[in-house]
Amino acid sequence: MLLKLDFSSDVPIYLQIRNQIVMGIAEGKLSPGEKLPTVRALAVESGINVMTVNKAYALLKQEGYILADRRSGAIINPDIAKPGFISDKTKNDLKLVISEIKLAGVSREELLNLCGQLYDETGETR
Amino acid sequence: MLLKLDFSSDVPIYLQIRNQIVMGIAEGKLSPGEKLPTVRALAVESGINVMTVNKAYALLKQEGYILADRRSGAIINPDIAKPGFISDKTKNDLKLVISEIKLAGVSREELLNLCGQLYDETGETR
DNA sequence: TTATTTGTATTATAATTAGTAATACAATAA
DNA sequence: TTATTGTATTACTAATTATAATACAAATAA
Repeated sequence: MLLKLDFSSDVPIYLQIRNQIVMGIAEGKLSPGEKLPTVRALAVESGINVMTVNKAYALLKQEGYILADRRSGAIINPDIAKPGFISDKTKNDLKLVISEIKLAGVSREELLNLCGQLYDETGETR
Repeated sequence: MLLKLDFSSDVPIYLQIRNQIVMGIAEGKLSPGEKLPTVRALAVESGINVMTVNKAYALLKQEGYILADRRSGAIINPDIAKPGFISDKTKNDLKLVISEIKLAGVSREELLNLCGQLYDETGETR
């Protein structure tokens, strides 16, 4: 697990860590169940603070990409085995928007139509 | 159009304005096409700065709830006539999440299933 | 037990962002 | 022209964010 951190970037360090781990999973460089380096190891190796690494891990944990506790350390969430996995955070974001739409008085069918349409016309992001 | 602003609230003033206008529309107190007070009128009446009102208007404009330009002043968007109206912002939020999900390798059917499920189990927000 | 290793809570600090405002401006209409 | 509209620029303060130093709690290994 080697990270390439750009300290002059305006993307915060903890986010760079988080992003590279997510991409590592997506590219298959990190496998579900695989052990991640300890927060301390990563911190020393990268010359940054433990809590900066922890912030990345906490975020990944909250998003459902990794599991982390005091005994076992951090591992890639085994449930991301197959493609089609939707993170907790993404699912939550979706739920929030759908709530708003429902409250706006949009019917179930209208919503599903819109979602399908957006799915079709959607390419890339970020 | 009378606004009730709470200056000791931790909801920023411009958001209070925005929210009360959105609710006003939802409750039928403000009709599509109806003229809104000028930024100056609202500012003086409420004892706040013009630009604070403008920030609310700019947000409402961006969200698609009102139309505003230099000639006509600001009016409620006539297209919000019927319930079921989805604001530009909401539509954009939805598009963003769906993009992420699509990129995660989720199929169209899976997405629609999830959306339907979330629609059903969703009650309130905020 | 004690020592060590894990993630995390607390606290601090510098930098950035957000909320509000004073003022000036551009476009339109009368 | 003059008055009215929304908006751009700028500034100032308060709140938030990113990072870090340090201490702690839970678990395991010795």
